[in-house]
Amino acid sequence: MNAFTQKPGRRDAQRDATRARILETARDHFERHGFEAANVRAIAADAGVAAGTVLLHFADKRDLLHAALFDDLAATAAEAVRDDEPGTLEQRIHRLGAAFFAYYARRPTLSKTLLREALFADPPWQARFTEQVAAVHGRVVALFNAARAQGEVADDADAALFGVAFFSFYYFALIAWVQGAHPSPVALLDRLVAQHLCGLRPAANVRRAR
Amino acid sequence: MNAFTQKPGRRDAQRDATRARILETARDHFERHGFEAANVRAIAADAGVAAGTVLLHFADKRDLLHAALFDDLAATAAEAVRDDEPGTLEQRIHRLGAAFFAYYARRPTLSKTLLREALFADPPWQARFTEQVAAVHGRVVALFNAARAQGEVADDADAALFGVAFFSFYYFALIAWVQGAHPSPVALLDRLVAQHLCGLRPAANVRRAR
DNA sequence: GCTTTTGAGTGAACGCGTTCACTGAACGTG
DNA sequence: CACGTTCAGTGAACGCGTTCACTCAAAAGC
Repeated sequence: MNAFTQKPGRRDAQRDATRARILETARDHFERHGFEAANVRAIAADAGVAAGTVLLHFADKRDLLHAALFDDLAATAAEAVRDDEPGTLEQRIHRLGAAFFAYYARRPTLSKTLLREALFADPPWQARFTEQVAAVHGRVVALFNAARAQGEVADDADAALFGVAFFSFYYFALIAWVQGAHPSPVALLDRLVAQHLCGLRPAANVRRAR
Repeated sequence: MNAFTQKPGRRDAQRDATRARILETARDHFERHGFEAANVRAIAADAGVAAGTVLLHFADKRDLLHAALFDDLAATAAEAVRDDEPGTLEQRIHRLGAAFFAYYARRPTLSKTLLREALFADPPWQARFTEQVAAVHGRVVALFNAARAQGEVADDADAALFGVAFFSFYYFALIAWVQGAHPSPVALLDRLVAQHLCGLRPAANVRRAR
């Protein structure tokens, strides 16, 4: 072992390769069969390891799901937050929501499970989701403040609380969608945000949502 | 068998008694140990039947949970909707939310599971929850219209959409509470409703939430 | 009263997620 | 190079929810 580079070592390399193989196989199985129908033994067999090996690398089946899909969600979040196209607050909020809805729409078999796991995650995944929610919340607050600078919303409006309201609407729309109660989560989000913003406009510029 | 009364018959009576015994035992086990930790074999043993009998009366373990606790939720909902004490729209909405929060607070061990099952229920329970949500939604709309008659909210405000916003806030506050992110769901609900109502007031009577 | 049908109740067996005592190859040390 | 140590990987075993061929007493038909 030299002082410059921490040599990976055959053992570490093997372990990382095994872990990656399991993860890739798991992603495939989950997206094909859904969460409940996916079989840990089958994933292990396809990845060329014993059943026990899967649970050596991941705490349990749900942990495997999180590990397999969290990266994608993080990438979606990073991209959505990076969006800097101009527009009204409503338009920018719309695009933010639409990016996340697209993430779920891409995985129809898994979206119900994904949403459930996102909302009701246990540690350590709970902390990671909270962190990501905080990042998006921060973005919403930033968009709100930018709109305030443009005179789009009132000076005394509570930006942080608006961010919370946004998440309420976002999650409610998602739940309604996965439960089949509403065909278009984006449309529902737009309407709710529009009604909420009614009272947050400058006094001179009030427009009501019907 | 006479034409007037459908005689229960020993068999029917036995079956109903068995079902009731299982349900009572299940309720006890669920509230004591939580959903995952509760054991179907143990419930069966305590109810004095074989394991298979439990799943003869209920489709699966989750179905048993629903059957064991749905009545309580329905009673809570019925009582909350019946409340006719006077007050401002915000006060009445507050009481409505508080009644449901109290239902969950009464079952700290189960509340996370209960909420998850309420939001992501599968048929046939999904239909029953939808029905109950619709009833409460109707009540919110009625409260909103009553407030409108009092001149508390604008004539052209969308009452149905306000009802949807209420549920968004209600569920978000509940989720935040069971996940430990917010200590008081009622306070969060109040603040969100107050901000939402900003823009729905008559033009002459605008007050902003900070 | 005797026979047939019905359906509540049974429990061994199955598939699944998960555990853990064990194996052996890679690694550090003299 | 020989030795003990570490740790990725194993697979039989466990507990659980769930299934289903079976039992037998109650109801229905004769």
